[in-house]
Amino acid sequence: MYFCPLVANTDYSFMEYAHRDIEKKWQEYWKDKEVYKVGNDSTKPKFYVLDMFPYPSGAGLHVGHPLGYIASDILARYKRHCGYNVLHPMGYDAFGLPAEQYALETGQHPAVTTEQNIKRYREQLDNIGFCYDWSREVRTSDPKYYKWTQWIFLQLFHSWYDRSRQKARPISELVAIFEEEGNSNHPCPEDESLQFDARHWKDMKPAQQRNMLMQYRIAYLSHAEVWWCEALGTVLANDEVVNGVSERGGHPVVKKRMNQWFLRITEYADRLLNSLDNLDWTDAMKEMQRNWIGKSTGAEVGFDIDGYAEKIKVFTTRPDTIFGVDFMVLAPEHDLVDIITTGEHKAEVTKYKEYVQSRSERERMAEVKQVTGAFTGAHVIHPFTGKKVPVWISEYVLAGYGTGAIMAVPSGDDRDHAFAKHFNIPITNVFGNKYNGEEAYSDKGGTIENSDFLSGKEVKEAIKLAINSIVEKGIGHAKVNYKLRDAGFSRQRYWGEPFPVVYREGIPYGIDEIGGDINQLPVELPHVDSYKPGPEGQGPLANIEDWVHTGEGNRETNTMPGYAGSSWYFLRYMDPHNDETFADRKATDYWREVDIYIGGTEHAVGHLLYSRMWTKALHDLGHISFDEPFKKLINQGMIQGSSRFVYRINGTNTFVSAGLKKEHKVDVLHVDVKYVDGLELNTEAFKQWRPEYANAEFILEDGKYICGAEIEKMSKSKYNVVNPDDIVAQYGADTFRMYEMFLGPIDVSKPWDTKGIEGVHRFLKKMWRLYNDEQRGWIVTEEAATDAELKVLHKTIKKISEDIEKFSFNTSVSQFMICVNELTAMNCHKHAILEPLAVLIAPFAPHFAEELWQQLGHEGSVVDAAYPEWQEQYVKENSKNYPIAINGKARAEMEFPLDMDITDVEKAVLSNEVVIKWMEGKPLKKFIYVPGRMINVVV
RNA sequence: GCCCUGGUGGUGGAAUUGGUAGACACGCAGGACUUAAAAUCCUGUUUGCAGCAAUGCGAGUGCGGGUUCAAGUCCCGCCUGGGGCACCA
Repeated sequence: MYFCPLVANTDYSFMEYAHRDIEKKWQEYWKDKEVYKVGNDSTKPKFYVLDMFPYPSGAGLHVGHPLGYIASDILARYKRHCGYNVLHPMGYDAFGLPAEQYALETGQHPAVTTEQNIKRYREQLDNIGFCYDWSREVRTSDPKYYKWTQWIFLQLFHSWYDRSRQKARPISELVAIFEEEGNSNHPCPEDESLQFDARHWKDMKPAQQRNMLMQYRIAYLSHAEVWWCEALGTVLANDEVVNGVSERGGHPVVKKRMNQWFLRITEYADRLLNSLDNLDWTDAMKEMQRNWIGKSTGAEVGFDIDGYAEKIKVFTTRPDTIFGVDFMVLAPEHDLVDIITTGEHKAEVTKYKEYVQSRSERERMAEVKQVTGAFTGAHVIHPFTGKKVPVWISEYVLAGYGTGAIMAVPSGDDRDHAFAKHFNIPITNVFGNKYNGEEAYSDKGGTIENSDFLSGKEVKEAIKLAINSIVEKGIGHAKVNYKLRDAGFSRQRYWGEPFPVVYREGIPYGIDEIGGDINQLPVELPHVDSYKPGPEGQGPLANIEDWVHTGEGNRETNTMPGYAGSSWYFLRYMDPHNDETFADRKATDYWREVDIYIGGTEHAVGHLLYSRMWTKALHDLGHISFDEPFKKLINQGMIQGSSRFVYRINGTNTFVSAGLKKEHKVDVLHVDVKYVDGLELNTEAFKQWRPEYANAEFILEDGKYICGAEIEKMSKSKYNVVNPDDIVAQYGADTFRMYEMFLGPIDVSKPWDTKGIEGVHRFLKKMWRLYNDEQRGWIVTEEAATDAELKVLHKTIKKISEDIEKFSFNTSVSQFMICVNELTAMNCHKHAILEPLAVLIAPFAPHFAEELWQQLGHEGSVVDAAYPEWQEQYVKENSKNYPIAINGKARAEMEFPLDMDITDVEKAVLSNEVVIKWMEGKPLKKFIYVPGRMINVVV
């Protein structure tokens, strides 16, 4: 008789799958032996697998975070088995607003809370058994790291973009050009009409020269309007302002013009656009970047204002419709508005401008059907017809795009049409009968009508003719326009990288220009006692008098934005401890760009675009040898939470089960999912959750309290957060890893449901039992494998390898299950089959595989075991059980050798009695035979 | 309003990319083992009709059309969930 052993003897773990012991053992082993340490000197080919590093928030990791990390970990391990030297690092995007807000509330230094959060993150990550080389960890808030963020900023500050060569060059070379020939070959990006020759340049005062250079620098100082919220003490983003108040707290906000640093990313627009073609990213992702860059070709045309010397410049993609211009629209913020508005319209225009001031761009966008505007009283002269065209202002024209003014063609543009109808402006039809008077004709097809020399011409041809004519008249030129705007690079905050910049008499200098030494970097973030903003909307650093005032000038008190550190972190991992340079050239030449980058789509246009630009700039300036950061990009979907609700009867402490809630007036309350099993509430645990529930009473149905359920975003406030630690503690890291992969395709969003995890856990136990018997212990034999067993193995190797390459991890897990089910059915415990299988599963369940690998008699870790290769001879099928369809409907099955001749197949099929029955004596029309697939008989 | 995505059993999903729809799991139901439980194993599980049953016939991948010998997959038009947006002229 078998008795359950009372003590776990040393052999215990060899009998039963003891995930806790196994995982602890191997995590310690990996750490002690530095199994995941990666060198930069290797004769192996390199492979760089990168996760988007996390912002260490106070909430810790939830089960959604590791989804991408597990996928990349599988890939990294797989590539290592395949003989690559794999770089797979992790770090923290540690500067950011939440830490600062927390500091404002609690007075705790962001460095302290960030450190705590990182510690927590690290514990959680370690739990899951990732193969990160932690010796390469980076933190963007570490002075040793941001020293180089500041250094790169200085490189951008000390360079300009040469449009003729399409690359960044040192500003000193621009100075040499100016001294030689002025700027005739290098128009000023800020103002293309600005011209000077060499003598003019030499005549300028040093301050004037520096001002001029500022208009060329890639990192430059300019002005911008920002939403300033006094109460929150920060500048707010557009979408943080709703109805003219701050979204958080509802405090008043004002627009404030401030000195801001910018990155001249617009100069890179074309290159950022064109090199997308060579990237292995999803089409959706590329499309998002294309739309963001928003290249459009057309013309810039100046319209003379009746009675003024100024012109209204517009950009249009449809210069061919110029005869259909019925009015002009300026953005309400346009500089000319105040100049040209006539006396009688002043009041209305001012009132309208005030209305627009209070509206965020979000609102201006969301309410499309609402047409608003005001007439300025001014007119422009149509350059071809000489007619007077009224000038309006409206919020649907944005100051930031194009010239901030449009020529409105109501017969050809929906919004112009709505505007004309609303304000009763007569509409000129330039599309003949294609325009029906009710809806604008905005297609780019057909001919232009009623348009003098353009009448009867196709759109394409008409555009060309129109531009020619516009150029001839000297009123404009062909122009390429981009939606992309230069990137604001200043934040009025504390918890970010200080700028390595000091001002002398209002002129900014890189600190390397005045001290002359790069060793002055980093400019360290000083400790502050208060996180309150400085005077006049400046950042908190402005409050530290003795930090701001140096012997060499006054420091810049803004800090850099969140994306500064993340724009280049992938380079630092290559050589993270270098104090001489951001990364040794030998290291960057070896590792080059990231081979696989995994992360969410939320960074589609921010981080990913800035990284691309920084990489291109560093490449232009000769610091690295490649100009794209991320060769292949995989987007992981969001894991949503499944919230649970309880129903409290109004004014009582009695909770009614979901099925009975209609009989009462109830409050719907989120309940923490950890007190709910499926839909059934653990009422005792619930009572202990919070003091106010201690005396809760319940109205049950069938003896149970049933909760309501809903799928929502996983968040602390919804009590639907599932902590990976809990899952790992119960089922083990290997089960957790495989279950996350089994949930579905990596790129699809899906709700978390812990229920299904049992299946994966059972699978691992079942696989374990191929090697170990509960009572007999190790049961692997040295018997030779049969063909059937080899077929199962090689089929699995083939499927898993292919699936990993295409990131189809959910089907990989399925295949493992199929394989183990089949081997179990065959009662196969053979070394020849089970050893390769252990290697195969190592990327997915690394602790599990290590233990098996050791049991199989190997010294050391499984991570460097060669990945098994599948062989055609074992996988090959030589016959196929064909479905036979009659008129496309499957009616019978017949088995044929794969190489059977079609005429023989046809003969055999047509003599099958089921086939004969279904042909109902009708003549054969067509016989379709797809070898290896199916057969269709058409009658 | 525009852009991008998705819609397959009770649930998560699979489908060799145009070739037997529902793999693999979860859940559920029934059974075996056990004094009992846990663990494990076996059977069934899209749906309607017929049958004790093996099975047979019909329907079926959001809805309506179309292309094709053949459609979850391609085309057209709708409905709908999710995500994004800077009214981009």
